[in-house]
Amino acid sequence: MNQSLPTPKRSTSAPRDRKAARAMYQDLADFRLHLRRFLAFSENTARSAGVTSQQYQAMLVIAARSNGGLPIKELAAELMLAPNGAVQLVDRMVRQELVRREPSPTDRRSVLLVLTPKGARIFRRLVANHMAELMTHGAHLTASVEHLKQLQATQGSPRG
Amino acid sequence: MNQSLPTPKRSTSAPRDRKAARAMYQDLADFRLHLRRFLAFSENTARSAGVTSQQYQAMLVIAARSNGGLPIKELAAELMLAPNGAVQLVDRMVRQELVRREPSPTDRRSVLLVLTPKGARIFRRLVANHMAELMTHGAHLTASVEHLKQLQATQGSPRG
DNA sequence: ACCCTTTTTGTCACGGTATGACATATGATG
DNA sequence: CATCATATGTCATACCGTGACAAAAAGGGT
Repeated sequence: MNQSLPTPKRSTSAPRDRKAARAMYQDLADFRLHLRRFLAFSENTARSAGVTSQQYQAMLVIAARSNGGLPIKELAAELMLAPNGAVQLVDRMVRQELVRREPSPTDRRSVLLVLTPKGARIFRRLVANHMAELMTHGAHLTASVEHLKQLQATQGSPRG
Repeated sequence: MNQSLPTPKRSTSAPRDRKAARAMYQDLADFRLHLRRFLAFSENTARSAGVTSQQYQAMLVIAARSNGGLPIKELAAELMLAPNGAVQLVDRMVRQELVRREPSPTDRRSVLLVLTPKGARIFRRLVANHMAELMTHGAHLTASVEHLKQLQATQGSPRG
């Protein structure tokens, strides 16, 4: 017989029993599913505007964080890319006339990224699409995180 | 002079003015940043356990949705992959002894996926890690979505 | 039973994108 | 000015998913 005794040891955020474990897996899976759905929406919406999701995110960083031009270094940091990866991303965006490289007035090593009119136009459209999506489906994401928290709370303290 | 007149036309979820637009971009950028952080956490945690984030997610689907084995077709659907993509993902997981292919008792075309003991061990560890992360940083995600909702509400109706 | 279509899995070449190693130019510091 | 750090850029490589196609089995109509 392969051990039928319940294992008594419990560590942080380990499930109480098989049923609780299963519930946790399902909630985590739900969360990731909603995540993938949002990411797929973003990818599809961006592509239908002729760009990739990464390119949309790059434009978002430029629009949100720049004061008249964003250094590639900062773009790389926000997108969690190695600097040379960001360079190539920018290369592709420049080729598509989404952004422009400008020399930095304060540091001649650095280049500042600015949206082109074409880039800004596409960007605003994508922002509207993403806002609409988050307004209608964003609750799924937040709900699944909340659900997870409650589950953790109820099994963290055995009858709160 | 390049147009100094405010554009009067307003469409759904278009920002009221430049300041509101900027705030929206920043909130959207924040949301994506938290998303990338979580995704990077997942990727790093999974890799430190010798698997990829996709492989973790596949195990999550198998653990959460299967009743004694999950068809590749369903895995593909949940992960939003083409079926042949899922096949290759499973190939890699089988090679690493994370899952096992079992013939379906009801359909001889189909293959059922089951976690191996090694896969289950790694999976449980990753679940604990992800739960901990979501408990500590999940609020950032939900908060940024909420923030976006409020911003949309205040500018959707011009004074409460 | 037999065709024909659909479904499920599998194989293979290819493309896009990020990383690692390395190069170049500029800035900063002693 | 010598040296080191920093910002960008180049190139080869690897990973992973898609598209095109194949094979085996199921299902439906006659």
